[in-house]
Amino acid sequence: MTTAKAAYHHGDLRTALIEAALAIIDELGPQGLTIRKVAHRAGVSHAAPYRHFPDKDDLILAVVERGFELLDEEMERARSEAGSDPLAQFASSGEAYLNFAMGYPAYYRVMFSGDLLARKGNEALRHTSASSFVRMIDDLRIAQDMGIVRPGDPTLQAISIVSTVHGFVSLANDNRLHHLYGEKYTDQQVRDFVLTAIFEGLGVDQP
Amino acid sequence: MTTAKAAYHHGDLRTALIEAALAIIDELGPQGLTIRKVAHRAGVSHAAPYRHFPDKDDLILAVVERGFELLDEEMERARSEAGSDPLAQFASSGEAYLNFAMGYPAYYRVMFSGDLLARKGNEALRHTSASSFVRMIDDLRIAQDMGIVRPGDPTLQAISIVSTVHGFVSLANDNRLHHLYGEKYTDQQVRDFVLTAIFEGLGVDQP
DNA sequence: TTTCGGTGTTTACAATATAAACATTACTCT
DNA sequence: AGAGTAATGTTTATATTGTAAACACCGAAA
Repeated sequence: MTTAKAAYHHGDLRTALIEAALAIIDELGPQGLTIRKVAHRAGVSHAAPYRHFPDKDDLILAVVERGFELLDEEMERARSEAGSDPLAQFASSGEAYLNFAMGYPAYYRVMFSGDLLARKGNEALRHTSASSFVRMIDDLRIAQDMGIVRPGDPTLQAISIVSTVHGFVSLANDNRLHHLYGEKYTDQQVRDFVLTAIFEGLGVDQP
Repeated sequence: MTTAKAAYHHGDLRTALIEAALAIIDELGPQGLTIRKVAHRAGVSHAAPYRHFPDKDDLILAVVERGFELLDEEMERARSEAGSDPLAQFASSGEAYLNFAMGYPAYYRVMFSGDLLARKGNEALRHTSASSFVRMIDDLRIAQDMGIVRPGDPTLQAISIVSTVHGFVSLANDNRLHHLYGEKYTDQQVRDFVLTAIFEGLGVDQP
């Protein structure tokens, strides 16, 4: 699995490398990530990472994988703190998603780097975070049964929602929206509006 | 401006470089783009591009700029072929957007590369394609006045729509949606569903 | 204890971005 | 037309980087 090997020379270099890479991406962006910087940060020679990852892409892939784990954890936590209403759980985990995506823009970018995926299209990775999607579909189905969400295939509804959320955070993170609304609204107001629009699309008032 | 310089040694190297870069991105993806390949493809020495672009990022930036021009042209053309109904124009130019984005996935990715933008955040570039947004907002306002679109600030409506569309094409281009619906629907059906959802959000039946 | 596979290091190399010095050509001014 | 100059292209050189290869060390299994 992805789990760390026992402690040899370094202790747990694989994990240390992933964390170093993560920090560098956060500080310098994906472009600033070099194997040599990662190695140096982990305190090993520049070729050491090759004992744990076949190449640079695979190291990044591991970082991405870890990112999706973290994201899922955040969403689960939010969900578990949201009481028993499926719609509230849905809203709460969605907010966790936004907070993660907008709190670590560089990280989020790498996680959704289509370029990387096109090269090292790892099927497992594509499915990563599928658990969140499934969760969401369940929520929608339950809410439909309760009559508080518009009928229709919840899978399609979920796809539409995911598109909106992903598109919004991507554009917002790249600062591509601000000039459209200028001083008229705060960022938070726009964010809330988009969320409201999603709930309207489901035919419910925002919880 | 960005306009080509007159013909010197090469003829119009700047433009040739942009086109070569574009072709390479299309064939090999953004990662496969090297200054040297671009130069070779344009038939000049590997350092020649530096007479036209300060560095690699700026070459890519020029490619992106050109991409937004092309996209705007496509959208304008679609719009002009759509008759006089503002909603039909809106729908038609939106479809042109989808066709462009999904027809040249690598290109679209580069155009929206947040990584590049984070490094060379060119204000002009951020505003690029703003003309399309403005067009869209106008359409919405007119349609509102005609009573066929739900009231509300059309700027916010447009942001929500742009988010959905951008998110959808990004995810679809990276093949991150297919496994969610599997064989249940065709790609086209899903695409249509998302568009329908957008129109529903505006409170209109799809034209 | 010996041995061996896993882990880290050193050394080496090729590709690349980019700078610097040089060469050539086209346009301007007379 | 001819000289001068700036724009454009080439050659050469350098530092960074990804990655391979050969070597070294260490802990566990025998």
